Amino acid sequence: MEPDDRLLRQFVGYNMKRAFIPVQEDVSETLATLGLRVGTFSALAVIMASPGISQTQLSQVLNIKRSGVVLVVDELEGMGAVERMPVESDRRAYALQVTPEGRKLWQRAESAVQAHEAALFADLAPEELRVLRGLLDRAARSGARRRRGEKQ
Amino acid sequence: MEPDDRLLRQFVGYNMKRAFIPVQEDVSETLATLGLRVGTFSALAVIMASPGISQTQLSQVLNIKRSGVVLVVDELEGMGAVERMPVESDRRAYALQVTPEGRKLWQRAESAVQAHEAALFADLAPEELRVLRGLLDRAARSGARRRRGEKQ
DNA sequence: TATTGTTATACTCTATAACTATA
DNA sequence: TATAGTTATAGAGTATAACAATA
Repeated sequence: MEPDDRLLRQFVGYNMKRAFIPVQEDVSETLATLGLRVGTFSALAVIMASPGISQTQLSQVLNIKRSGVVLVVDELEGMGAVERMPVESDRRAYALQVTPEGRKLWQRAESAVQAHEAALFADLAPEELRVLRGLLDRAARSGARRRRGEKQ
Repeated sequence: MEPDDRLLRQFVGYNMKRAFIPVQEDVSETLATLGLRVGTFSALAVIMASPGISQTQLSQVLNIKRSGVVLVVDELEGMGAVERMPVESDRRAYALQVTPEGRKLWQRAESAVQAHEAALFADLAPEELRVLRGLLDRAARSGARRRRGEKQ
């Protein structure tokens, strides 16, 4: 009887984690060559897609705490990729914006991660990857709804 | 323009992480009621399926370091769920075994996690969940092979 | 009173490296 | 010399809680 994880394979969550491990390792290494981490890469993507977003909004989209956003934005700002702009109507808040340098950085990072995902998932057909993304999206929505419902 | 993560949704890895977050939260809470963590639950499952497994083998199956296995086995042993048995042929090693109490604990934990996954993924048909598990398995193998290949 | 951003702190998980006892 | 298990320590990522400025 050779050791294995057969009792764990029945769980969808275990398979998610197992599939995610090599992706996370590979993406982390890829982003590191550009001076990014997964957290700063994700934040940059959201600010790209939502110029003027506040840190609190960013924390909600990324599903992390506001205190964590501070560190991520500090890092992006330190790299010259993002700026904290004042908000006229609310002097407590910042409107986050991607600088021209940040745009270039995003494009390089996006291409690099696309290439690395293509290599990582080379055994799956494009059609299968679409199905996988779709099912993961449905699973994420289902799980999030269930979790929200429980708390109420 | 309301803030969103649309630039991240293109990546399979991001969707994996997003789907995994509610699962991990829910499973952690579920297991906590039984005195287990995800790490001890996973180890218990592997030792259940592979009686006599060594700590080094367990570290390989769970994809963690031997130093981490020590803490997990300490915890399971402290709960009376697992025993470190001497190995006749090698006095450095232990043969890990699940106790009768550990078996009962596993069965309760397995049922609890099955029930919580069913609730979490209620929006997906059983057929879809099978497809999802299958695609995640293929993605995990593809990613792991690619990562191994790179290192050589 | 509530909210935005901030800071300091703590916790969890895991990795690294040095050690021991055996092989 | 190499390996199994152990220990101590450190790092990454994130959470909590208290705070100042502003609403």
